[in-house]
Amino acid sequence: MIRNTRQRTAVNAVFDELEGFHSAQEVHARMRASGDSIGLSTVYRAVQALVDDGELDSIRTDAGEAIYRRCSTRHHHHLVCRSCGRTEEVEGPTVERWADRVAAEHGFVDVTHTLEIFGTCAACHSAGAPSADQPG
Amino acid sequence: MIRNTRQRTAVNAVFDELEGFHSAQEVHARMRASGDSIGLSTVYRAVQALVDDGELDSIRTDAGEAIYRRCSTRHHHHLVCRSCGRTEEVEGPTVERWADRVAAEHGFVDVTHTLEIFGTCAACHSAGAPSADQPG
DNA sequence: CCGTAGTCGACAACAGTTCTCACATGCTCC
DNA sequence: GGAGCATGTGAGAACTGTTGTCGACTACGG
Repeated sequence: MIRNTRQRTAVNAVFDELEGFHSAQEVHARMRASGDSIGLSTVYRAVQALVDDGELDSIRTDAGEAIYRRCSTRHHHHLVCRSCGRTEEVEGPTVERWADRVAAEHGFVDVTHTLEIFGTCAACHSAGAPSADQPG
Repeated sequence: MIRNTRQRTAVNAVFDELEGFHSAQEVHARMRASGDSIGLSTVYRAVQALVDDGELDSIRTDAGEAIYRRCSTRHHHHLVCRSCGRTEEVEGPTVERWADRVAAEHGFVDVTHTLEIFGTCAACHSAGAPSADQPG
């Protein structure tokens, strides 16, 4: 059974008023700062539960930190600027279909996928270094 | 000055004979197992140097571990069975084009992407658990 | 062969995350 | 509205991947 606790509600509420991606630690610090008493472990648990429920969307930063954001129930992917970290949501029925088809061709079922696109956004490109490494 | 040491050469060589993504720890273990004497720190340093040189491509796993692969290998994606771990390599010009296009539409340059497909392979599906969660 | 500065490697330190476990509390049943 | 109890909480320890430290080592130019 899953209980509806003060802490869980509070973490959920934090993401209501926050835009963009935020780490568990950041959420914890923010809650503490605003007078909410909550443990770090609890924040991690709550956040993971929300991800499991599909309420939050999570990705990993380049530094290995997990960051979360309220996500529309709609499936989408991220276009991340590797310089400033700016993130755009993108949707691609094309990709969804492709992934499902390819998986089906190999006999896979219960298929899901993760896709992240990394690049340098226009602002960073015109502002900053003229070139970047071209991995992959 | 950058020296050409036995260790650096060895790490580089490991990626010559390895396909796909591999973690620094894995490389270290593999080298040790094959009789190479090398420190973990050195592997990390070597791998990062190779990434800086554009010889290796690095991404983060969902678990927060950094994994690396030789850049020159043909770009492809993985279809992973979440039950037995079996991995198939798949290619998709469709996806490549889609990713590039979407990124371009948002003004992003120097675009790369990561894509993993997860599912239950035919063998595991017929043999085992009837259902699985449907994350993200 | 020498000098030296870049490198190595064992280990410590660090950050993010997960685990532990005694205690607290939401839910269900009455 | 309670009693009972499974589930949640939270402080801190433990764990994992990664980076820093620092004395010893060694590749490389001369």
